Amino acid sequence: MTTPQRHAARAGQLSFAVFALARVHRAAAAAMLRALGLHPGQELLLMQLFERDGQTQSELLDSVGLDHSTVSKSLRRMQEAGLVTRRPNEDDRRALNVWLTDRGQAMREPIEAMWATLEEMSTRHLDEVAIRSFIATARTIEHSITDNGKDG
Amino acid sequence: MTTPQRHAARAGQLSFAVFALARVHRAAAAAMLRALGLHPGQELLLMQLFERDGQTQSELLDSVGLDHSTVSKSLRRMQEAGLVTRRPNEDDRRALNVWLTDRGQAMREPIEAMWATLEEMSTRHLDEVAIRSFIATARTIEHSITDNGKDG
DNA sequence: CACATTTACGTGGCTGGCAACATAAATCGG
DNA sequence: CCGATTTATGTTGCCAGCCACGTAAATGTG
Repeated sequence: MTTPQRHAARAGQLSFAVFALARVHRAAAAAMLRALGLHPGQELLLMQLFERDGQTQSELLDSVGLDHSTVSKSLRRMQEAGLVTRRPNEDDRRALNVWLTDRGQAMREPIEAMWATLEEMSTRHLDEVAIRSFIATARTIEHSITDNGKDG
Repeated sequence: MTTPQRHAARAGQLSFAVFALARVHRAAAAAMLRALGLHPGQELLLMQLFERDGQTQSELLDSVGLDHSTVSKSLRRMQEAGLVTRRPNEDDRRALNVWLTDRGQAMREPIEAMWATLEEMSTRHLDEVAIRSFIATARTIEHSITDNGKDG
């Protein structure tokens, strides 16, 4: 009774909503990051290093889920900006360990404050129930898309 | 008793969820668009033209919410790809009206099919209530961010 | 009518991001 | 121990996207 087009018949409202939200959310983050002298995406790499300094690029890109070339270029620019340093791993000479500089370490609180502000901006008209429900659904959708083709 | 940091204390879970969902969702769309010979974002412009052909670039960028330079360059590439044509408006010689070519018109059904597939991929584990709730919350968040600074 | 302002676009520069190709090092197999 | 494969990274090329700057045309103003 429920055809495969049951949901699609809504003309992609959910996908439009995801696009629109992502665009506005990203723009807000970009505006605040610019005040910190960072570019979008760089704060995610820094936050991974705040969690655990000295990770290899491979570990970092597993965490953030980006292409290795994207991470490579971003880290090079961040190195040129004096935020991180990269040194070859002694045991595995293919790998590069990425370390925060003092300047990189100093970004921790500003980034956390920016992130808190972004979260507050996003959630100020929502209650806890709505927030939890939204996050849960977002993760369900994410996994639905990711696992597509692997199962039915 | 509820401090301003009440929500932020959740360490940006919602913002992370938005980032992660947007990335996966965009990647899925990009993969399907590539099969159509389109680049991400171009389908949004085409869909606006399907709704109403012959819009000016200004009208298009109001609809999609991108920077005018982004739209200008995308349309130029789409023109080079034979999807659209642009002609100066007769009444206002600053403005360019954008028209679908036959090749652009022919993209309508493939794009709608792609969009339906994306929507189906996203919603297959959700019921109608969850979908509507998610869309409503997404719009609330979007407006929260957009209106930030204009009100309290 | 002259001048300032606004509007509609274009371009250059920079970054994010993915695909494709290339390379060096580590690992696996016989 | 040697060749094949996998892994970690770099590089190039292309497009999306924003900002900053510039230009032409329409509009507003005294």
